[in-house]
Amino acid sequence: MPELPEVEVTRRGFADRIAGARIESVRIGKPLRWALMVVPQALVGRRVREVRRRGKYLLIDLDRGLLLLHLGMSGSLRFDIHLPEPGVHDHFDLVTDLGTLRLNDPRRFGAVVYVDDEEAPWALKLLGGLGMEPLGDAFDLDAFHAGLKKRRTAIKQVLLAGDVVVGVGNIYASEALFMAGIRPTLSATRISKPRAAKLHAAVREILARAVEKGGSTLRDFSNVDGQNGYFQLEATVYGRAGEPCRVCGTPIRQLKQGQRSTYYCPHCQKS
DNA sequence: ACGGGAGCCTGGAAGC
DNA sequence: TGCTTCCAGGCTCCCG
Repeated sequence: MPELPEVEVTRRGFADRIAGARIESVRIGKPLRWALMVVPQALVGRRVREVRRRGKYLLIDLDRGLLLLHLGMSGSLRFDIHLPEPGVHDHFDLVTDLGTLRLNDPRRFGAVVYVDDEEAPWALKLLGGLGMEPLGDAFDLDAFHAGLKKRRTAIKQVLLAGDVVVGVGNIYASEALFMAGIRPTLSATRISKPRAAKLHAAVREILARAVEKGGSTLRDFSNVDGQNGYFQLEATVYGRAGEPCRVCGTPIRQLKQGQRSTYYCPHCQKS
């Protein structure tokens, strides 16, 4: 489901529309990843200030406290004045005077957690270990290279881990490594400064482009208006095992790293 | 402290 | 057609 671009596109789709809204009721469906850390009734009457994003988390600031929202593997949000009756996979409705925010998540790897502030234990636990934001000025090349130097694991898994840089999911990790010409299995600590610079630029470019295009790389991603993503971005390597590399024609290879599929071109990507 | 693997859920596609 | 197996965009937790 969603990697950083999809989460950011989701955020942009309702942030301005929900700002200033008064919460009128909360409906809970099946349990998500963790219990909602608040009695739903306690949210009634509070107002939404703004919606921010940190990594793949959405932070809904209220006039008191905030909601941390994660879409997991299969989550999506909708926001509208009128929504149909909740279905079996609609597990959270935040009903406000400006519209209802609804989380649909078939696999229920997503989460909705309430905390008093960002220093609360749950906030620290969920957000505390996150790495640099890849979009914006805080994504510093020297810090990125230094972060990679400390890790002996394969670079693909370091990207996914999110403690050096956040937001790069399984699709964009393969794509960024292809763009940077780096073999996914290469130990992160062995990446030179020039190659780290290439990867740094690739991560930025891939994610920024995906945000611009509306996060439509994923086949079942739908935005907050319920519109389905149609492929505007074509994957260069992801999901293309056996097909010719778009640059050199060599068949794309697939392997497993930490139970996740990785795709790469054995000719274009060097160890 | 790090790295590897199991586990959390459900639905769709592929295989027999 | 029906059953079984595999696979999926994320992340935590437990173990060595």
